Amino acid sequence: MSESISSEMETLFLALADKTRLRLLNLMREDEICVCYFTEALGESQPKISRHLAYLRNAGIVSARREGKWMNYKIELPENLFAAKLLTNTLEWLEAQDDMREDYEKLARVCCSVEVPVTIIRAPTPKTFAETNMNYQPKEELETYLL
Amino acid sequence: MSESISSEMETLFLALADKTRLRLLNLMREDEICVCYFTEALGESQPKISRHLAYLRNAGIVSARREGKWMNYKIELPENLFAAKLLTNTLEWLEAQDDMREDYEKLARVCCSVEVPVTIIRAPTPKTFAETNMNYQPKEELETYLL
DNA sequence: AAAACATATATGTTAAAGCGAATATATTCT
DNA sequence: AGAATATATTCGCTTTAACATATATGTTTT
Repeated sequence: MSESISSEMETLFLALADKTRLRLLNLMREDEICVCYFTEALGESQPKISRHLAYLRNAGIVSARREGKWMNYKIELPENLFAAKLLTNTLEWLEAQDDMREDYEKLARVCCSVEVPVTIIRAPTPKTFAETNMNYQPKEELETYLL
Repeated sequence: MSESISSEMETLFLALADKTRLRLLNLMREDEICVCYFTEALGESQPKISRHLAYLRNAGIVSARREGKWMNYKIELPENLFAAKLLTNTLEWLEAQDDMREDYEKLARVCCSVEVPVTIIRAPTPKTFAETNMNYQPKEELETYLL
């Protein structure tokens, strides 16, 4: 029993000890997010994103929900109160960081641009951006557009 | 700059993502502790303890102070407030865990036993135990005693 | 100065983690 | 049913981390 408890700590810290996984968590801060947005916003390959999402899921800090062809991931606060608090602190820390802000803004641009990248043409828009309708203009770093 | 910030997060989480290092931090919760107590209380080899202490020191969460032949290690809260909070939460979590409590009690026994293990015969006693003078009887799991 | 002691570091080996490329699975569209 | 799409998983490879053993460093004792 006591053995399994502190391996819970190790599992959590291992999950948080990777830049890509921190970036993913940062993008999920507010909302459930679809895989295609992660790949587009972070500019990383789909298998890489998928693998790290699986890692986070195995660690018990995110859950997945299927919506047709799309998979939406969201943060799940652990039942353990210490773990939950720690994860919350981490998310606050992420929110305060410049490079994480940049990722988040890129996500906003991807979600709200008028000319949508092919890869996300009909993907479910995260609530936050669907509601605010920020209508970012697309930027040159998005490679592939429809028309 | 923003790059270096979030590698600070990664560094912290990597430091915390190892059982041995968590056990070490747990023993330093209250006090500065001498290396010989770590090896005795955790039953791990001296090089292993040293290596993990060096890791923690490189990560900036513990500092070392020489006292004659002995090296005392203590926790240093990072300047970054998010990091400091996170580390504090971690220490509270450690304190609440059964296996970590066991380590801590073992440390108390090692420090306060009447018949002291050879390895720590003249090492500086951690303040906590020097003051409380708990006077634990030695247990059979301590292999080597004087007289 | 040499011996003893406490701790740190180097070395070689083994295990784990991350990655890109290829492939498999699941769902929808036609 | 077959093609297209979105995501997951496997495979081989490279990098990183942990470990035990041996050795080096720094301090005190004699």
